Amino acid sequence: MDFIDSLNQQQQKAVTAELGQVLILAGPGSGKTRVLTHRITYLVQYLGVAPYKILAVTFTNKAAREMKSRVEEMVGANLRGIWLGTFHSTCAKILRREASYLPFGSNYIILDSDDQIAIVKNIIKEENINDKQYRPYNIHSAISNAKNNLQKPEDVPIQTFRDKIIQRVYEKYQQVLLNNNAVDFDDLLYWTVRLFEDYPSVRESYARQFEHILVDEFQDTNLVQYSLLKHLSSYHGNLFVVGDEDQSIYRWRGADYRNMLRFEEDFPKNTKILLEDNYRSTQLILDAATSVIDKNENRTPKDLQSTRKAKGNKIILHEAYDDRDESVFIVDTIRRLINHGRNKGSDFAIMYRTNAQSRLLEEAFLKAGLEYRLVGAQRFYGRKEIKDLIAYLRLVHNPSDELSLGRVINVPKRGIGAKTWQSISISAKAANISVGDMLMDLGLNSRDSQYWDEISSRSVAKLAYFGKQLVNWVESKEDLHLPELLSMIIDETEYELYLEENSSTKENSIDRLANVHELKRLTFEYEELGIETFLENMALVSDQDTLPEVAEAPTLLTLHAAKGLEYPVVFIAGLDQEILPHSRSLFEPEELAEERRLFYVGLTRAEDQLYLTRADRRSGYGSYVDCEPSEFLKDIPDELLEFAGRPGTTRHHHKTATNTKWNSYVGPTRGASRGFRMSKPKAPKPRTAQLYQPGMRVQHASWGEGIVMDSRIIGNEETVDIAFEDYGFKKVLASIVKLDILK
DNA sequence: GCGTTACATATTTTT
DNA sequence: TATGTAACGC
Repeated sequence: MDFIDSLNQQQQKAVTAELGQVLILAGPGSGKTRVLTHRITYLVQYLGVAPYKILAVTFTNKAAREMKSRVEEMVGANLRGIWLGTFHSTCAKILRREASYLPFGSNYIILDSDDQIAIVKNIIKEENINDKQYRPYNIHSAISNAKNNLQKPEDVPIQTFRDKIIQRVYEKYQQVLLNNNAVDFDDLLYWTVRLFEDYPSVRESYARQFEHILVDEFQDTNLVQYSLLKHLSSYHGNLFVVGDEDQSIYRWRGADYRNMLRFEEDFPKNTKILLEDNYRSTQLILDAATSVIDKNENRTPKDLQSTRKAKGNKIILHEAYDDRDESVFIVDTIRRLINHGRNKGSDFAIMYRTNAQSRLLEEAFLKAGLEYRLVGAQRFYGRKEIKDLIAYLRLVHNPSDELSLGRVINVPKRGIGAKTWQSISISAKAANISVGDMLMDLGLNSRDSQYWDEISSRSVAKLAYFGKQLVNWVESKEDLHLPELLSMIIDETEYELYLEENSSTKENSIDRLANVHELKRLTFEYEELGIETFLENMALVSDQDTLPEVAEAPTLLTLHAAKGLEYPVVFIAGLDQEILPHSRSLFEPEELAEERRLFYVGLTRAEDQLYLTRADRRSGYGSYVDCEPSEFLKDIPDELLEFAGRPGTTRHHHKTATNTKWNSYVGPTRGASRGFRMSKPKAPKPRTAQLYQPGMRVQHASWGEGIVMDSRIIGNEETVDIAFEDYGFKKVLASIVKLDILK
């Protein structure tokens, strides 16, 4: 078994552990992904297990893809048939197959969180519930909690009036979803468990199939996921889970790290293996991380040992006047290190608690003329234009999808307003058909339609026109590939024109057009897979999943998104009370503990160098708010820290009297003399003449017309990003590709 | 049905 | 700041 030679003893023990229940407690950087991939390889290659008998669950789709390709590399064969994905995608697959047992069809749609909240909001309105007192967001999360605890509406324990409201809304909410052949994220898991519990024979068939089940990030499973695993492993009982209670950061989503304890109780014969060797960070970083996490209770203390020889550089702490300065400091430092040739752009990551913090950082990067890549933030799939177009595709895929129809029936504006919508909804209900079907009947038969006169609205003709379009798309979908279908819809609705006319600024409109082009480009990847797979992936694939690994550029991301990643140099920004820990976590010890874990996750992402930054004041809603240092900073021993001061100023004295350690940083420090310059960011490098500007229309001999999305000089070459109308996105060098600029 | 306006309000993380 | 929404007038 030479493929495990490169592993340490504990890792080898994990990979070759006996069948049955195995729990791997894996500290950060201890190579748990390697253990998982090697374990699968071990199963396939040495135990001869057929791939389709293996189910491996990861936290993101990206992790699943990577794992698959790594194992395939090791095995030297294709792993056709292996079930490798997230809990959600695995369940989605099962539900599509077994839809005949369920109260929805196999072509169900998956709602995103905006849709979910919107539905709750509607119900609250319809039911005349006070939306100030019962905020849609909160009610929704209560419903989500209920589902994560496997409660039906009638199972919701009623203690307060609020519970009653929740129950009522939950019930209605579920009706709306089922009426629309829709499920939400929680439903994917919830219905799968229901399926297994209500139909033992179905459970049996899956349990028999999955001889081996492996789970990554086990500490972030919730109750539904846990019972899912129990059901799925109920026949063979081979359950191999990997996790670290200290890295559990999804409590708010129902995750419960105590599943790790539960696992040991439920499977007393389990094998437990601890991985403590850390291959990632310097010992100094690990010491700091340990002293932070040790403050949490109810955990197994761990002794993280670095395999690296050098103890490592101290953690550099910087306090800025305000959040703008903080960003400038970070970008300046990065630029300095790159200029020194010490690091390349992709060595850096900047992590923060909330997405909103990325804005000032982005500005600082732009000013400095440095590239960066941003994970998440304004989600691509959450953008209005993307959601509109996906709603069109959903509608064509299933004309009875009323939620999607409602979304697009008047986008772009076609004179069908709320009144008309109400009117056709009522008629459809009376006729016992879906609104989409009625619409199409109007489209097909015009005045001869039996429904024509029924609809008491002046806009029947408009409805009929749209119905006709819909009929046409539905008929065409058989003959067209997905990209063609999408283009057809965009053309016939004049969607791009609508975007141009309805965007606040020119830039904004270019941005949104670029999104549309990006969506078009994406559909090309689904020419073969088809519309169904496309729609499912649109709902379940996260932004991290699709983030191109391009560019030698620093990465900006939230601490949550950083889980599982590592970088040579890590900045954690916003180490202020009410930011990290977040203000909403301060009253609940469990939540505060989770904030601490979040910080711990961030700290342990760093390989060589850590920077922590904070600011005395931050811009809130329009005005500045004073900030105090994060309480977590106190827990890092002085000797591991070095203070990067503000040249030319006296340090601000914090009023936090209890924070004695903190005050010990006051005064001149070595950090300050190390040449940190707080200079104003220089203007972007003067550029050699740039031929192309964003927004220009260009023509290429074979690719046809396109619009310039971006253009920049790299080295001496002008690189141009162009979205071609029919060929999607292309990156070209201006000097090589011949382009004509159209007026 | 739609555009304009004033006014309130403030979601942390993401499958 | 920035975003949504209720109300109004055309």
